[in-house]
Amino acid sequence: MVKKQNISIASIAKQLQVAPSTVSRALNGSKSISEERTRQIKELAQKLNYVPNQMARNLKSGRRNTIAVVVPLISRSFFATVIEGIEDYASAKGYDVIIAQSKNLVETEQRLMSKLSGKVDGVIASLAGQDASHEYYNALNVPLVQFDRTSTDINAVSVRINDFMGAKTATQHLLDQGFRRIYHLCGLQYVSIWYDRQQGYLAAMHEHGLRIPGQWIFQGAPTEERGGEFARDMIARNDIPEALFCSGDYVALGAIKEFQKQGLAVPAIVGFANEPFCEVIEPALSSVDQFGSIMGHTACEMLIDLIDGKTVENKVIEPKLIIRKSSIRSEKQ
Amino acid sequence: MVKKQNISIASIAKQLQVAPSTVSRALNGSKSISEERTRQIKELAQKLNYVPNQMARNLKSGRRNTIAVVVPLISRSFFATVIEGIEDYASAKGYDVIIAQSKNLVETEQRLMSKLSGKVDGVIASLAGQDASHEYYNALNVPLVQFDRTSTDINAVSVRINDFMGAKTATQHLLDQGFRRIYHLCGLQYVSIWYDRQQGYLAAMHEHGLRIPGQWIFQGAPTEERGGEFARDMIARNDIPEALFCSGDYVALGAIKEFQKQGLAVPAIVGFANEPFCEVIEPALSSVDQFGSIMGHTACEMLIDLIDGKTVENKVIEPKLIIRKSSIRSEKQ
DNA sequence: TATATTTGTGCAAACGAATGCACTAAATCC
DNA sequence: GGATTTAGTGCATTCGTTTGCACAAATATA
Repeated sequence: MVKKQNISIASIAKQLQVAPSTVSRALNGSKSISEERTRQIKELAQKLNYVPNQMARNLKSGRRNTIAVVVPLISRSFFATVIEGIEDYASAKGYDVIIAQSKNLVETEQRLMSKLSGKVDGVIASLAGQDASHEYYNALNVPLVQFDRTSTDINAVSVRINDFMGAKTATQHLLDQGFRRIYHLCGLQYVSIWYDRQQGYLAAMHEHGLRIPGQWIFQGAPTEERGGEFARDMIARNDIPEALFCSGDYVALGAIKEFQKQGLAVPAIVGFANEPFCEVIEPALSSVDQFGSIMGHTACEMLIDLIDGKTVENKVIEPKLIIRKSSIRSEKQ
Repeated sequence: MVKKQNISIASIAKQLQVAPSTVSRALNGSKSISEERTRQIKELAQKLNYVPNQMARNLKSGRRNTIAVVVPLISRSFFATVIEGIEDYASAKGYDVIIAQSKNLVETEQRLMSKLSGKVDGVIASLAGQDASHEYYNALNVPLVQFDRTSTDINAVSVRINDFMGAKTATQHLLDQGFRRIYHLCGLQYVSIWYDRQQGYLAAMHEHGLRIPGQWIFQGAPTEERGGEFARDMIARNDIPEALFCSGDYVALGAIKEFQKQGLAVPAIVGFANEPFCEVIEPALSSVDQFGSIMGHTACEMLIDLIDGKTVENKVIEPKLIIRKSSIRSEKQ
């Protein structure tokens, strides 16, 4: 079964009593082969269902026309979207895409990278461990582009979201709707994305000449559960804002649910990440889209440039605020 | 930059004044090489950061240790989950996974398949067009496993969900909760999955000795919009069921939103597919999980068996009902 | 001591396709 | 009609590894 002798250029050549080189040239449309021969050869190749062996072809050319993507978990919506963007761009450029998941394990990541580097022209990766040493990345003998979770330990270009601007735009939107008492639910500040987002929030508020009392800002892990707690705190101290800007969709979701549970009107609210659930919950949640697909595009473009020997610089993607019912004043009346 | 002369077995051999074959054997741990030499060679390889060229290796061995997955769209939650399952199993078996999206275009699918078949040992695919001719699949010269959307035109094994049982179990669950007037929102019957699900619904109802009037069943495209329309119909004719079994999560979502919009109590409701949004909407939607991850596992296992020359039969995955607030009687009171 | 065996190594031929170079025959030129 | 160009084809090498076979030196056996 598996033994099924695959048809090669050589076998076609033998059947036609010509040299393999002639077949190769004919199939590749070289004009130094007569039309008659070319037609004849292509016909037989078609009939035999000949498929060129990419391994041989790539070995000869030295280019594998394949890149690898390493992510913690494929099924996470954001990563799936990035992968989609990568595949999109890569296939347009004639590259195949190998995917691998690190499961957030540094050792797995390491094993993958070294195995893959003999098989691909370059790697796009979102790093597993946050704090582990990523030295081995530098031993990689093919170009590397990192995205989303990036590390400065690594001697490789990166593509990231402009978290600051995303947050600022979102806050600005709430201000534009006429809200002023806008609170902020955010993550712990030592993680850069949450720091940046808070800075964006503050910048927008300050530009409007608003002073932010400490109790307008709620810090904690940006989970649904925590969002509920934050809301409960506000309700308990009878201090409900006009609007909320949240550094994550889940924390926003938690807050929304808590207000609803207690039978209170939900303040205007904007999340961050634009998870698919944003448009199905009630009210539909405005959120900052991280453009996973574009991020994938960009990362892939950078990688292919690197493969082609060009010099490439770090890129920052401008995220986009998706406005839905949750933050529109008329809807909140 | 790119020219960076890659270290090969030959270059290591030259530096050490030995034959390439010796290096190859040493690196592969052949015991016919003296310990001393082996140590020496491995050391240098390590130092030079040598990575075997998989192209050459695979060309020689005839095995590519790579499979391809072709899906309509990577970012769709179900497909991402299946891919995750495939990657999981494949990597454990030493295979790499190439992904490609057909974008639901038959021509793209065709192009992908023929290009990939020279590069991989086998293909797992969810078909693009439902009705188009899939003849070219049969021309594929590597094993093929189809999943989810399958076609009998194709001479290849498939792995599917037991839609009938999934639907029956879901309906049974509603019956167990004490509901009797259970309506069914379903898709058009010429598509097998929707036919099967309706049959499952009917079977459960019949086993309870219930007769199903025609107006208990609503047929149409299983979209959110259509779900809303169905609910509106019920409300208009003042004929609200105790419970609803829906053949899809989106159609269920549409119905839920419509009831809520009109200020009515939402009947007990169960969806199908277990989309991620099920657990974040209010009420959290009970649904039938299609076990994408297991489906991926299974498909991959079948494919590798095929590659190994074993005979393989079609498989059916038993889906699992995930019970949430939307269908629990006490919660609905 | 001569023969047989083991141990360690090298040589050379694959794998399938691409390609520079050489070669033959026909066509064109002067 | 001989010289030169051109078209069409084949030969042989290359890409990096693996592997069967040969072969030498070292060791064991008779």
